[in-house]
Amino acid sequence: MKAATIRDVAERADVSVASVSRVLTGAGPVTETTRAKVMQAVEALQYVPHSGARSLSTSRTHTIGVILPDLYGEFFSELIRGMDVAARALGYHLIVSSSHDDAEEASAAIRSMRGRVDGLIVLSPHVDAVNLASGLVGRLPILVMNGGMDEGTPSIVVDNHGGAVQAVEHLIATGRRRIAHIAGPTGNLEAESRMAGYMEAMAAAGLPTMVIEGAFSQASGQDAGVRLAALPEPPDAVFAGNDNMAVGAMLALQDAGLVVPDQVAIVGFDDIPLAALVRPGLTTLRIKIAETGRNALERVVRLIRADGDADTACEVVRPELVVRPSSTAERPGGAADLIRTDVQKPSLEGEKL
Amino acid sequence: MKAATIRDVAERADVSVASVSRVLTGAGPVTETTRAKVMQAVEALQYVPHSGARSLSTSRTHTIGVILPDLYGEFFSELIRGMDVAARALGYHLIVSSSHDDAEEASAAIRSMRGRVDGLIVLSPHVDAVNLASGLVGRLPILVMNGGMDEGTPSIVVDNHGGAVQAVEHLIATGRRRIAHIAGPTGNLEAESRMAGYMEAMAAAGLPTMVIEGAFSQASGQDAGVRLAALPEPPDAVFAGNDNMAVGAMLALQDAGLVVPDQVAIVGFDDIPLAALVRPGLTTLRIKIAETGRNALERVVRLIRADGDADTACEVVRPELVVRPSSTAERPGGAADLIRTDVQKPSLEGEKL
DNA sequence: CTGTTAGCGCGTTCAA
DNA sequence: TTGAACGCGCTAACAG
Repeated sequence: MKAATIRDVAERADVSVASVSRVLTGAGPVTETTRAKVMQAVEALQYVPHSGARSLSTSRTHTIGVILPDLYGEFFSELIRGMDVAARALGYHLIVSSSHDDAEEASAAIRSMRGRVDGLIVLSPHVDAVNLASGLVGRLPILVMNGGMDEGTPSIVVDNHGGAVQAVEHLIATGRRRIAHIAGPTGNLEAESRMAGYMEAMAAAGLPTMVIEGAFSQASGQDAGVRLAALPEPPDAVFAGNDNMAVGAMLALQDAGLVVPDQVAIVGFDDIPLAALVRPGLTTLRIKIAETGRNALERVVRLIRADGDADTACEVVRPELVVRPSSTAERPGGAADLIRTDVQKPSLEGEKL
Repeated sequence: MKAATIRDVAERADVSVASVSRVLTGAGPVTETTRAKVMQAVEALQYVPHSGARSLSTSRTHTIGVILPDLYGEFFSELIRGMDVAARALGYHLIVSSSHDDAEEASAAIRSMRGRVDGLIVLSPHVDAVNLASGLVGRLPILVMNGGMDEGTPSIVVDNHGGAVQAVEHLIATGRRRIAHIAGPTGNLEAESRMAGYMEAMAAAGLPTMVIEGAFSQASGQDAGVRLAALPEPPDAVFAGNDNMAVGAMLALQDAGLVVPDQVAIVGFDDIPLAALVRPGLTTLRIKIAETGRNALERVVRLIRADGDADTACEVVRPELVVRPSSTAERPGGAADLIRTDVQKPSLEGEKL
């Protein structure tokens, strides 16, 4: 009981396969009589075109591949949601491939996409993978979103540096001085840009830096929070490299008895849905995640359709500071506290836990 | 600059396409000399097999399609994550298709999968879609997870009824009496089973029921919470049809000044990661979501490989009660309160807001 | 061990 | 307007 092919339909309708194809694709001239015969046969056989075969002959799969580093957390699921919505609207399918630990694995994943997709959206932070990809895959439209400014490659990047500066300046403006940073994993370009922004803003304000390395995960944020709370003199503010870690850190700090935001303010990055749900609500830098995903997908599709027109633009997404209760209370105590926080212990300079 | 084909490789290596194929697929006997020549040509041309063409010839795509109703919320993203992990391990790709509002759209999505996937996992709650699918798609292995007990169709269902009973019994055991239920959307089988479990458990305890219909979304939970808090005599416990709604309701109740769990206990369903992160932590019925996803994927793959062996089993996942602070505090006041709650106002019987 | 050939299922010329 | 034939890129029989 195999599925019917176009040939079966043609036989049953007593026409050629070409006519069947013409009817189904809508292209080419067809008599109303043949159309009717074909449609009837299609109904009777419950025929559905084999998209794989169709792809081979048209060399269009109507599928976009998405290469992700991971699937944990709301950031990526929101992003995929945005892409999925856009894909549906444009008649495209989405094939996701995630959890590529190293560059080699990622590039293998990219290679395995050949003949399966019309275009690629790459978020894998392994820059090498991208280079490999653009070389290995022959002329496959690629949109990069891994934070690296690949000149000449269509890409979307977040202004991580600028966002981080905004975060720190906001904290300083509300009276915080001992501002710690929970960084994303080393080697991750986004994480590094955010940390750089933090370092510069702190330096510009003449404040000492305090950095703990995390892994962009909630658990790592929690770990960092525990360690920060255990310090002889805990920070009065924490800027985390993303919302996931911010939430983890917030829980740890609260569990340690610190009151947020009175004793310690917290700022995250991304504005995942969860940020508005935790208590207190998390101040963060909003990236319209789903919208960015939608935009990315639409752009690859445009890339595919242009088929040559060089879109080598590097679109920049500027995060917007969203202030929520996790950072709103002014530093209590006023002068006294300011004095104390102004006494910068040199030992904290560039402290790396 | 088109991508190299197997023919290009064959020419350059001065062998036949068959030999190239043999080297690349690992099947068939090949001389070390030929292998070397082929590999060298492959390197030189940066050749990557066209998986679409390969699929057509082997009639295996190594891709599983996943039909979802939606992509919102952590439940589905966790599920997909579990599937993705399993897919990677088994050498499969995942193609997701979501947001199918009606049965027709869903079945269209299923049809569009023909020739694109080797098997399907269907979570669309539109039962019709499944029937259509099994009819329309010729012999495509399908695993159903939409809550309907399709006899003869391989499926995985959650014991929603039993879970709901557990939830209610837990609340009663900890002294709650005025237990409201925020139900999922009408027509959703899972939602209806959970509500039925609630109704029965309440009836068995001789308690009045109070049901508000939600939509499985956080926002709908929040709405429900607002309305419950506004009642002249708010419930002392809320059992929500899923964690999303539970979290929404909890926020609304808290914002209304009610203390959780002292004044009102809350229990959800699913145990999404967020459940452990809200404060107080949410008591819920744990479904190991990612693991279930992994299981589902492994089962479709087994279905594909068996290729005939009838696996028509209906696997049942039994949710496990996870007690967290949102329901732990015993009903305060003891006897006095019990008396008050025992005065069941008949007007509440089956109250539908 | 290797090369030739025939499909996989479909879209698409090119004659008729 | 229609149909026969070819090709998409690859694997799998079958000969050699």
